[in-house]
Amino acid sequence: MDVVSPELNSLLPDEIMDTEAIIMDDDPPSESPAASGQSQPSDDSPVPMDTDVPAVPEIVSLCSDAPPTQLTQAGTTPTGSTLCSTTSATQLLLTSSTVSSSSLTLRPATASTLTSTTPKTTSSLSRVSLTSGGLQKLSAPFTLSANHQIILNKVASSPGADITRSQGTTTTTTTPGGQQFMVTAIGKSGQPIVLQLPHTGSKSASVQGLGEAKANPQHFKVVTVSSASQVSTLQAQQLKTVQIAQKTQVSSAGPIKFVFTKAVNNKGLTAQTSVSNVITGRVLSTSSPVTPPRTITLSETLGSSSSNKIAISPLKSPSKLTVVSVASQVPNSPHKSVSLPLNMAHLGHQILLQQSTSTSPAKTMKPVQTVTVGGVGAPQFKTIFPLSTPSNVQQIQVPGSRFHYVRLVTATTGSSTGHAGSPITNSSMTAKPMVVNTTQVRMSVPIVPAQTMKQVVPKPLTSSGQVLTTQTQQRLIMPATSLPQIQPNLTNLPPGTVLAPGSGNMGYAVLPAQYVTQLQQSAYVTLASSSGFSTPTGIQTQARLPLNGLSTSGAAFRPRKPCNCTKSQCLKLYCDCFANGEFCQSCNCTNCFNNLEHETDRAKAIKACLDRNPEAFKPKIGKGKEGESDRRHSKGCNCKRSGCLKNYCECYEAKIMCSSTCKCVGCKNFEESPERKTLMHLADAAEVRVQQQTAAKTKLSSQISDLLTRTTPAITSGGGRMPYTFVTKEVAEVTCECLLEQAEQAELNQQPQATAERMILEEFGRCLMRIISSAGKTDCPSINC
DNA sequence: GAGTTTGAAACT
DNA sequence: CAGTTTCAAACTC
Repeated sequence: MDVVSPELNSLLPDEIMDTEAIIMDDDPPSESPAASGQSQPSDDSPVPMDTDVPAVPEIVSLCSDAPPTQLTQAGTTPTGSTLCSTTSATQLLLTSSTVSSSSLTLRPATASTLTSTTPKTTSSLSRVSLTSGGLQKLSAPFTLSANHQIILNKVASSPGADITRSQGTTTTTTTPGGQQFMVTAIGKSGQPIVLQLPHTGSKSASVQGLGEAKANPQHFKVVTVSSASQVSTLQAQQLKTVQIAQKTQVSSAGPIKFVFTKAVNNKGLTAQTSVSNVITGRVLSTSSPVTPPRTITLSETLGSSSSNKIAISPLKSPSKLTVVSVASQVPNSPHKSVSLPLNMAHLGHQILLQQSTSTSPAKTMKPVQTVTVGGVGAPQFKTIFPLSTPSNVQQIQVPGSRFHYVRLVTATTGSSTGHAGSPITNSSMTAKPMVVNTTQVRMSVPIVPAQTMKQVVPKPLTSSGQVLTTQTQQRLIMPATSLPQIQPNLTNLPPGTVLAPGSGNMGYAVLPAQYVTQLQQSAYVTLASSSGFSTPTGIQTQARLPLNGLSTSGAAFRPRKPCNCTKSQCLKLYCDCFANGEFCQSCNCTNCFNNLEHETDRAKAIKACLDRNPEAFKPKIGKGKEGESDRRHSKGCNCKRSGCLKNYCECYEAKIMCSSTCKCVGCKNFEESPERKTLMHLADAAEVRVQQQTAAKTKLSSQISDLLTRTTPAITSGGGRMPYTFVTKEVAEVTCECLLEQAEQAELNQQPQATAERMILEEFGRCLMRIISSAGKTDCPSINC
């Protein structure tokens, strides 16, 4: 599988999210309701809403042809990848199940119920039939506007029961041409969604074309507006377009291009924003001004069942991104699509992607892939994991959080009760929202009902059912054990926490991003685990942690110091690895239990820590409202002897000032402290020196490398030889004879030693010059004294 | 590298 | 919640 290299990955612009997980739905329209029903969480499922999402006017559009004012890169991107882009506080869930008519499911993240409230600027020209089988009912059908838009105006809902009901709300719209739109609202409330149809003549014609143009690229445009009154405010310069060109392997379904046009939150953008082309998993960055509408284009070739590449770029924070391959799916997988919506708050973004192939007689859907993009604060490490895995993998990321509660893993094997497909009536399995609260990011993680979830059975990999290929040839399979005791503390989601407890076969292991990173660094990680924390004996874990120990790009992002724990078994917060939610790896610890081999003990330890302090795994250094300058220790330090000017002090170590929350004695870690300033100056000077040394080393290394590069072919080929290559043994001997001759001359003339040395050196210089001058000649140098 | 210091975490 | 102990990192020599 091709993956985006870390180098290219680093070039990913903020605004780009790319994934190939989007696959056109080729299911017949009649089957769509069923499919959407699968992805529809039950009414009992509380809505994982985080209402802190800022109400940023946003426009997301899928259109066939980018407006002239848009910087469209459609067509320039080869197939093989899909790119999505969202702006802050936008959560877009794309679900596409493959049908012959290439229907597309869009799930804008919103918590509100979709209604037919039409903005003033649009006029209802036609109604789109609504098929909501198995879905949350909509208050009204979509409205096709005059400008080829399907307006899905969502009603702002209270954070109460409405949100709960609206969670996962999915609307399926069938156009006259048989095209289906399935829109699920799982995100911000009060945000209408406009499905903008291509501007191809009459509206009906364009709608019809959507269903008919199977052999031609099809374009959809979906526009979401933050409020019902915002449609008229859509301005060209506010549009950000992401165009997704997609080809299906189904002959009847031609390439379909999606153009996501989205309003840009000017406040959250810098003067320059980046737009990337994703070319077969490779991302090339370009830049464009913010004010003009931005079009991000990517193409996806669904015909290839071997590799689906995902590239995602967050909108805002300079987040790092991991692009991993999506394992191909098995056509005959009997599982239907299920969406597992996740919500991100605070500028977080999320895209849930589902896909299936049309070749499967039954609806086959990849497990939900969740991509969370964005966030605030420090650079984030974004990870996208393959979906096709024997264990149902969910990924949750918390931008800005010390812990990236990354993965939900479902157990599909093991000795736990129940089997996939068997109904689960245990109420404990009912979907519940998990709100992750950190000082920087709040995240809601809804767990769809187990009955639904278990329909998302990962498809085996084409190559191996036990491994997943990730960015750097690591293979990862996540454990799926349950830990019921921890669920009450889901707001803290400790590393390794296992979600979705109960007797069901679906467990959700929440692991920190660091863990994922660690596993990514592993050359080979194979793990099979059964669910049931209560039955530890049932846990079958096989983990082969890194064989080579070599770090990858992930390690480069955040180097980790190995711990040296001896007595804590690395299962207490004394251990930095454990405290950071990491498994010990390449540490110097003894009797370490902070690994997969001791998953049970580790889970217990996590629970114990959370019992003592529910915020034990939260970042200690919170982010202030006005940026890093306001970072402060959540608890404050208690230093007594260090003056808070040594790394003993957690504040000083974090390079922040002590605050009123500190209980330190004799604190010198305040703004005006002369001692602190002195230390800072020294530290800065030391840092400068280090940087200079590093730069010098780098330069020297580069020069050496360059020299070798230039000289090696010369030596081997014989052409363009460097001067020193002429210093053969004979030349050296002749040179030495010349030097000796000078020495003898000086001795014969009874010259002083200094004069003799000078004569020798001068002769040596002449020899060198002759050697150098001879280098430019084809003949061998002739050195004569 | 060994020993000491330090303060957070854990414990009572 | 306060005092004590444990622990591992930071620091010193």
